[in-house]
This record gives sequence, C-alpha cells and structure tokens, in this order.
Amino acid sequence: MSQKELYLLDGNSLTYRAFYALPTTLTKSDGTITNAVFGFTKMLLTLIDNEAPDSIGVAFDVGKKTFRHQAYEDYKGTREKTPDELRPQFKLVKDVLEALQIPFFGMEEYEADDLIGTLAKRAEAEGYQVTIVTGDRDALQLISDNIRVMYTRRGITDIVDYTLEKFREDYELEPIQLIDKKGLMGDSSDNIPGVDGIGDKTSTKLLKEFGTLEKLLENIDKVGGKKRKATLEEQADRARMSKELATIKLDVPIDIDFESLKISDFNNEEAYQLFNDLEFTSLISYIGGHKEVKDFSYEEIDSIEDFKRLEVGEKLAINLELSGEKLTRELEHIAISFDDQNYYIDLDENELLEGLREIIAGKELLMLEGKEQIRYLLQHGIAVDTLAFEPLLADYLLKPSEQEKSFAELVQGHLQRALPESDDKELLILKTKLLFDLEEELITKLEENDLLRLYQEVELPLLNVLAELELNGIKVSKEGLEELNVKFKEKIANIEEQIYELAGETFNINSPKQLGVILFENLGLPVIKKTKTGYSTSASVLEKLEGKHEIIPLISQYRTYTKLQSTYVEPLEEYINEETGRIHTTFNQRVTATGRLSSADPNLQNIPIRSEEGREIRDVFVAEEGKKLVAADYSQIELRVLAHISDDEGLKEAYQHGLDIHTKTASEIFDIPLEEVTSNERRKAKAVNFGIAYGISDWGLAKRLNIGNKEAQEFIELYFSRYPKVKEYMDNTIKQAKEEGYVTTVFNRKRYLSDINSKNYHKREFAKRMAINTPIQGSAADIMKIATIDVANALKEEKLNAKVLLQVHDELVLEVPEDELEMVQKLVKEKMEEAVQLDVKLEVDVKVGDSWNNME
DNA sequence: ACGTCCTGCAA
DNA sequence: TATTGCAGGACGT
Repeated sequence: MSQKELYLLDGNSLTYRAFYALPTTLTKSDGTITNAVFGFTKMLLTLIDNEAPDSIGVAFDVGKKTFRHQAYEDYKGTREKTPDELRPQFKLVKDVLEALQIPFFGMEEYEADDLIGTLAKRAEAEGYQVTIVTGDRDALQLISDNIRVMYTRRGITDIVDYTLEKFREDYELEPIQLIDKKGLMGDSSDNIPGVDGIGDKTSTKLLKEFGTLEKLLENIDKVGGKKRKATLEEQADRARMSKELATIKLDVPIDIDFESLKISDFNNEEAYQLFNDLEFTSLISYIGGHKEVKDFSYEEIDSIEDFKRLEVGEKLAINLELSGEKLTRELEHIAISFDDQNYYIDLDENELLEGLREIIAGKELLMLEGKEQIRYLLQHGIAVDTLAFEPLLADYLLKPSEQEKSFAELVQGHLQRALPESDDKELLILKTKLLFDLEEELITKLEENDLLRLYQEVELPLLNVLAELELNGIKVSKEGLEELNVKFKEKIANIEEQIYELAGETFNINSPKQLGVILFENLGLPVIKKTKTGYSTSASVLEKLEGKHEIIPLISQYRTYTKLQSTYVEPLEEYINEETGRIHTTFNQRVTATGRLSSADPNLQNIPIRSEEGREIRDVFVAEEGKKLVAADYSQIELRVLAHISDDEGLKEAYQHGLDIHTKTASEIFDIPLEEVTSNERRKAKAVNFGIAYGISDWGLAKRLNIGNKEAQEFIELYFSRYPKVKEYMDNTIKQAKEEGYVTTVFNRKRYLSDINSKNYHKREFAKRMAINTPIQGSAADIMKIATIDVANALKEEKLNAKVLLQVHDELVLEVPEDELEMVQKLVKEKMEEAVQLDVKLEVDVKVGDSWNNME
C-alpha cells in the first residue's frame, strides 16, 4: 500500500505564470485571449500525466484585500494591477477545473498561499505526502520531510522539484528560516521592506549564526559591524513586521475533507465540449485517450452476387481502399455504410467496380478524400452523380486558415472521439461509418455559419470537377522540353564562364552568401540591402547595381536561366505520365486562406509568362493532334469585384463605360484628361490599383514604384478622394473584422483574423491588409469556382469533347477539338461572364493556340 | 533527414 | 512595410 498523496496547486500563481510565459496572440478564432488558461491547463494535464496524483486541490485568492493589507497598507503595493487580458481568464481556469472535476477553493481575506500552507500541514499530520505546485518561491518555507514544492522556473514546462534535501543544499538554511530571511532582506515583489542594507548574503550569514530573527534581535550586541547593528536596532519593528507578512498562515479556518480531493475520471463530455470551445485541440488528446468508438459490427461480403444484391439506402457512405500511385491506383477493398449497417467487401478489382457501378448509381454519397476516390472511379468510367458530403472540405470551410487536418483530428475535433488502434480493415469500416456522424455534426455547423450553400453548391460540385481536371492532365512535349534543356544548359555554361572570368575565381553563384562576398567584398560594390544573415543579392538589388560592374547583368541572366532550368525545365519531364504523355497536377481545394485553389506536383499555376525567356516554357504545353488549347481569362476580376463590393460610383462607371481602368485611375490621380495619360502615368496608376487591393501602405507603393514615401502617400490620398467609397469599404471591413473576428466574401466564405486586435503593431497591420484583401481575392475565387463548374457541366450537357485542363486563378485552359472551337469559345466566355451577376460586368478574353504560349 | 532562409515564379 | 500560393538550392542542425 503506497502512501496517501496530495497535490495542492496555487491557482493564482500558476495562472499568472502561464499568462506571462505565453504570448497573448494565443487566442480562440473569435479573438478571445486564452494564453493563461491554456498554459494553466497544459501544466495541470502534464502534471497529472507525469505524476499520476490521486488527490488534487487548487487554491485561489479571493478578493483584493487580505489580512496582510490591514497589517501593512503597502503590501504588494508595487504590483501592477492585473492586466485586462488576464482578468477574464481566471473564470475560464475555474471552468476548466470544474469540467475536469478537480476541486478548487478560496477564502476571503486569505491568499492562496495561506490555504495551501494550512492544508499542507494538516495533510502531513494525517499522513499524506504533499506536493505543492506554484510559481511562487514563498511556498518553499513549507517544505518538510513530507512536503515538497514544485515551482515553475521559466515558462511553463521548466519545473523544479524542491525537496528538503535540495532546499538545504541551495539555501544553507532550514525552510522555515525563509521567513526570517524575508524579514531581514525584504521582498521587492511583494513590497515587503526588510532592513536596509541587508540582502541575500548577509541575511543567510546572520540566520546561520542566530537561527531566527527574534534571537538575532535579542542578541543584537553580538552582531558585528557598528552601522549594521544600528540599522537593525532602528528597524527592528520593520523587520518583525516584514517577517510576519512573509509568513504563510498555517491556521486558516478552512474546512476541507481530503477525501473529497480524490481525482475522478475527467474524460467526460463536459470537458470535451469545453476544450473544443476553447479550441484546445492539442490538449484534447490528454483527455481523449479513453473515449473510443468501437461499438460497431459489420458484415463481410465476398461474392459479387451478394454485393449486387445489397439493398442500399438513398444515402450511403463509401470508402475505397486504394493502393499505388496517383494514376495507377488499384482498388483493394471497399467499405460501405448506410442505415447503421456496415459492410466490408473483399473481391477482385473488376468485381468491386462492377458492383459499385450498380450500387451507387443515383445515390447520395458520403466520401472521404473525395477527390482521390472520385478520380479513381472516373478513370474506370464511373461518374459520381451526387457527392453529398466530404468531411475534410467541410472542416476547411469552417476554418480555412488552419492547417490541413487528418481524419483522426477531425473526429477528435468534431465528435470528441479518438480513433482506436485497430487493424486496417476495422479502421476502414469505422471511418466509413463515422462519415454519417461527421455529416450530422458538420452540416449543422456549416448551416450555423451560413456556409451550407457555398459548400453544397460550390465546393462539393467543384470537388467532382477537379477530379476530372486532374485526370485530364495537359499534354507536354517531351522533345520540346529536351530542346529547352539543351538550350538553357548552353546559356548557363556560357554565362557561368564569363562570371568566373570577371570574378577572378570560381564559386557557387547560387549561394547568396558566396555571391555576396564576391560582389561586396572582392569587387567592392556598394551594399544596397542586408538580410538577416548577410548581404542581400536579390533581383531588386542587382537592378540597382546595374551599370556599376559588367558582372551584374550576367548574374541576373544566370539567375533567370538557372531558375527556369531547375524549377521548370528539369523537373517537368519527371511529371509526364508515360501512359498519357500528359502532366496531371494536383489541385488542392483546402490550402488557401482566401478560397483560391492551389496546384502542386507540379505547380502549374506559376508557369512563367512575363519574361521573354520564361514564356518559352509555355511552348511545351500543347494540344493533341487535331485539337487546340483555349485559354479564357477574366479581365481584371479583382478590381471589378472591388468596384462591386465597395459600390464606388467612379469605379463602377469606369467599367460600365468600358474604360481602361489603369488609364482612368491615372487620369483621376494626375488630374488630366484620359487622352493625355502617358504610359508611365498609366504604369504608376496600375501599381496603385493593384496596391489598393492588397491593403497598400505608402511605404510599399513607394518601393514598388521607386518613388518617395511622400509622393506615394499623395497617390493613395488622391486615389481615395477620387474613389471615396473604396476608402469607406476598407474602413468598414476592418471595423467588421475587429468586431466579428472575421471577414467574408460575396458568397459568404469566411476567414478569421485573430490578430486583428493584437497589441503587436505588425501583426495587427498585417491582419488589416488581410481583411482588405480577402473579400476581394476570395470573392474572385468564389466566382472562378462557380465558372469552372459551369463550364465543365455545360461541356458535358452539350456532349462536347472539349475538356477543361487547368484553372489558374482567373484563367481556364481547355483542350478543344478543332470542329468544336467556335462553339466552345462562345460557351466558355458566356459561362464565365455569367457565373455571377455583379454590379459591374465581368469580361472574359478568349484565346486559341497550338501551345500555351503565343495564343490569340 | 529535416527545417529555415533566400530567392523567384504565377495570379 | 502589398495579397495568395509552390518550390528550388544552400546551409545549419
């Protein structure tokens, strides 16, 4: 039988510690600061995890004044008042304790310290081993053979365990002498005065000699040093009072039964809900270990006849277990759930497909990793008519800024359940079954957030379309790539040689560090800009050095070609699918915070176009024999969106009259007639127009245009005076973000901006720019998503063979048989322009070509 | 092997 | 000290 153990925590001190140890940027998505609660909870759970205590009690201060204030008015007088960010968190700490069923207590007039002292000594007398957990060193005076103190040294994880032995070693005193020591040296943090001129060293020396403050004062004549003796005599009362203040009360009239402090099972629903509400995702695992979902049964099907005979409901969850690489996947097994029935189907691939084809026709499907599975099905000629639910996508809409989550995290976060450890088969079935639970939960949450329409009418249908796009892929000329490879290789070798010649030595031109030495030390060129780690050699720096040395343009050229070579020419070849001769990128629907898609493996949304050398790469993206590539892009969709959401007359009018918006802006801010705008003025205006959509600063615009801050500021002010409602829109959006914690797009897509009320200037300003940009970029993304769906569906409806291959934010790339060209061009333009009805017209330019370069 | 920095490509 | 991404090479651990 082990000894009875009791852990007593100083709730106040630990919460304070947590508050100062963690940044106040730790917030819920609505902006509520939770750093202290989080820190406290983490300490508590770690403690429980490490120490497995069987009894815990948490003490709090109650009220502001204590008996110590009556004795000494200035007690804790130097303390700053509790920060506003911290005060409301005490309530939350108590909520956490309540949910975890851990008792806490407090008493008027007494500090948490006194309660802990009293209880510790009483428990010790009853035979307990007591551990006091606190951030306050005062508690060390309570140490004994059966009482130890754990206190937080730095942060919240660095905890020191003080036993009697360690205390004696560190202090050369007995724990109780700590109060005498404080009487002598005082404590600035509590504003306890002590005796002038006596500090750490002297107090220890005196106490080692005399034992206590009282004995010291009795034997004052034996104290060495005239001055010290005089001060001690003079300040004897002050010393006695200081000691009293520092003494933890051991006789507080508190009535607590230690039996009631026994820890109980805290894996309860309330704790889950609270942690969920506080968004303590990472802490849920501490309380989540036990609650698993295992109670389910399933049936195994191993004949195609049985599979086909399954009478499935209208709505079913299907889960395909796929192996292999993206386009060569093989179907191993299937799990199906509906109406509380679960099936595991183990047949060969063709039979599985055959059965599936029959089973899912016309049904509403719940799927996990929908795009992967739908792409596989499409590849085998099975179209999914109605995708009714996909959990990862739903979770993304609710929290688009968060990192992509695993299925287990989703189950944890939304169902408060832990996935059990089990074999692949059970897990597959369980996941399938859980799709129904997730559907219920997530659809409700989407509904509550007004996101259901966006989910059902945009994101889910798009998921289907993206599977098609990926399967389609785009044809890439291997020979073309090879030619480019040779051409660029020669260029690079040539430039490299010249650079080494001019530098007088060979070095790694790709290393900014080595290049910096060559340019700024060996060649003595002026340093334009520095990075954290050394000289900056960025393109803008090189541009400023142009003309100062022949090596500079060569470096720029070298950079251009090696960039193209290593990022595009070389890697692209590897991505060409041997069977299709095409590149099949992956479109990710759950990455961006604004609602855009992203593309990876390879990224086909950043293929060069601006530079002459770079756009040659587009030559290798070609149409099949007998077909053409068609590229349709929105003209200035973001600025049109801005005109719409700001409702600015000037901006809207410009578009209604079909004016060139940059020329129009130039004429406004330079106050000249449209016809007189020069190309340089238009260029500046264009930068202003773009900058506005990004939440511009004068500094940023100045840098971009290479002009003075003041001039840039004037441009911005002029812009706002000409387009006043744009300014209004910005102010309102920021205001909304501050109040609601999020901003929205025209289709109600949300983005939470937790930093919008941050005390940190940079974070706050950054959040403001996001607040301005997100509705613009995000609304454009919404529109493009709808257009992508509409175009893909219209092609199918019209039974055309044209296919959508790529989406590049404001552009769709299609591959079109020559005999469909005319019709498809018209159809695409129409669908894109009519995807939504805004206050300004959307315009789409359609171009045709044999390759993605030089289209017209 | 992995993470960070710098750099640069797109809309 | 302009928004959103993906990705390469260098370099440090």
